[in-house]
Amino acid sequence: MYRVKSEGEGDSEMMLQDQMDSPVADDVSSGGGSPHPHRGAGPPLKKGPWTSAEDAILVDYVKKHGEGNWNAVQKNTGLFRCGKSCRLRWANHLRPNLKKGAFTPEEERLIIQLHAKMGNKWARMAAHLPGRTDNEIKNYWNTRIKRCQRASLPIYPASVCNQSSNEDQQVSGDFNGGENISNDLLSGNSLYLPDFTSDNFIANPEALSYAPQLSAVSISNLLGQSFASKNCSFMDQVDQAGMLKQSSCVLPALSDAIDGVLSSVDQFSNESEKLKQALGFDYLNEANASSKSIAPFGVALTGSHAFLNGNFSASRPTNGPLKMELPSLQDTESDPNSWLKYTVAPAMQPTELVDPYLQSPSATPSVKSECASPRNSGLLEELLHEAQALRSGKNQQPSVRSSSSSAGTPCETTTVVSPEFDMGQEYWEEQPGSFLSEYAHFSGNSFTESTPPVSAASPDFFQFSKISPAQLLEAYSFAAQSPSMGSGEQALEPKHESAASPHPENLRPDALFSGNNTADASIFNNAIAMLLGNGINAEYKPVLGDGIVLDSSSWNNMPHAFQMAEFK
DNA sequence: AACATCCCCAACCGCCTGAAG
DNA sequence: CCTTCAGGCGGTTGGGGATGT
Repeated sequence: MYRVKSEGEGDSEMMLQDQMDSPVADDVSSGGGSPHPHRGAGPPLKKGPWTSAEDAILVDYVKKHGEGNWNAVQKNTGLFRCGKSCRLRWANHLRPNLKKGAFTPEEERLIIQLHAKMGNKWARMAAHLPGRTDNEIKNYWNTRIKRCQRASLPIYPASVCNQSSNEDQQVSGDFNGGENISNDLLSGNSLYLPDFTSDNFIANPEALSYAPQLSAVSISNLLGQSFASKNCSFMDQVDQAGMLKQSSCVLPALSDAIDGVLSSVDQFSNESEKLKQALGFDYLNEANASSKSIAPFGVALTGSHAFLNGNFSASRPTNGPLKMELPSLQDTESDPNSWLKYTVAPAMQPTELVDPYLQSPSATPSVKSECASPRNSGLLEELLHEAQALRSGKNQQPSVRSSSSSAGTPCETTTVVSPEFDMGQEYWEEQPGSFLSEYAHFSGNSFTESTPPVSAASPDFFQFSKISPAQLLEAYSFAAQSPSMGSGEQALEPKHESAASPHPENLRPDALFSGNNTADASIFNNAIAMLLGNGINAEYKPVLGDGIVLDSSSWNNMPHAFQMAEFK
């Protein structure tokens, strides 16, 4: 950050005169390039850490002139800092009533809750934390993410989930005309859709009966999100975020209600084996031979990025568990750039909801219960405590990935991990040195963060009136034919004997468009843009059942207009 | 003690948005 | 309507302290 340390830095005795006489202490950084976009020619601006003298100047200036007009600071004070830098310094360090020091457990909890609702909306989160800056919160969260990753901890502790869940329940109550919803359904402990698998999603009306009980916020978050999200609230924190950002265009959902689209898609995926191989599902099938349905990693990722990855079939409810993936419990009202994630539990499991990324690897309820985390401790400590439980539980019942009571799902963001997904996940985790081995449990999230819950919306959730099968095919073929990602044929028929391809990561759908090859992401973005018929961020209007066209504002109101019971 | 690695966080960067001309 | 500017936001960087070997 500080390419050249400024002279006198850190020296509180540094005199203003020093600065004035040699304002370009940071000659390298400030000299090269444009110091600031808003500045034209002029004396190079200083960069790097602020000195106490500079702080004093800035504070004095603000006292006299108030905040704002930051570019005038330099003119009026001779401070060789750009207005932007001044503003940041003031906002983050100099302004009064700033709280310094570590976050309190309460603050930590609030941050987590807020993040669950807002995603990476640091400024908005900071508004809820008096005295704290967005930068602080952001740094805290990034640190937390890393810690959780290392410890294989859920990002959202159970306590937060439960609380959010309760809040959500209230909304849901309103959503349901004031009728309270069972805690069993909405609590972080047990929000699940019993016996609700993709296989029986349609066939089992009872399963659908649960749908309306999903909280309004959950649904709204599921649906009321912008489809152009560059805010991968969580996964931006991990290394693969880059590829997600590349794929800034996301689809909220794919409805196989558009039979034409899906049938067209099936022309790819129905060459199923080929495609699955291409998308890296093959080995997952092998790993999970006992599973009747193919729920490869990609299916676990279903939703959104499944589509992004070209795995259109993933949106089909008939293959693998239906999953509604939503990133964080983003604020539907104001945060259109996020996604909640939902997954429907497979019938064979108690169908607890587990978010593959919200929830750390594996744990059994029993184990968890034995390791109740201390609620009075800080959240990180709590998480650490949970980590121990999770790890011990993993050894005992590696195949069971049920969410524990603390099954860290931010309430409405709960996700059910299918056994199939587990298999896939475990596969990744077993790959030494594999990127996914470490982040396997995040991977699902990683995409859902930036991509919409396609499969979640499964069958009759949406219709993309603007997407024709031809467009879909075109988009797919466009991406598939990208030179950077290899020919379409290669994509469909990965050469396993190749030294480069055999690795699962190379076969993963998302790998085709991102991660190792950032150029692919843009290509796919283009494809998506093409598919949408507009720019990547172009608004498109999904159509609900009766031809109700949803504009962007409509999405935000989805929870009220959206009755899952109607999706049958 | 020396070195390597990890981690925190202040600051920068690029992008976006809204206001003003 | 277009351009410019200022402010704001989120992501990233990298210095330096802490910790581990």
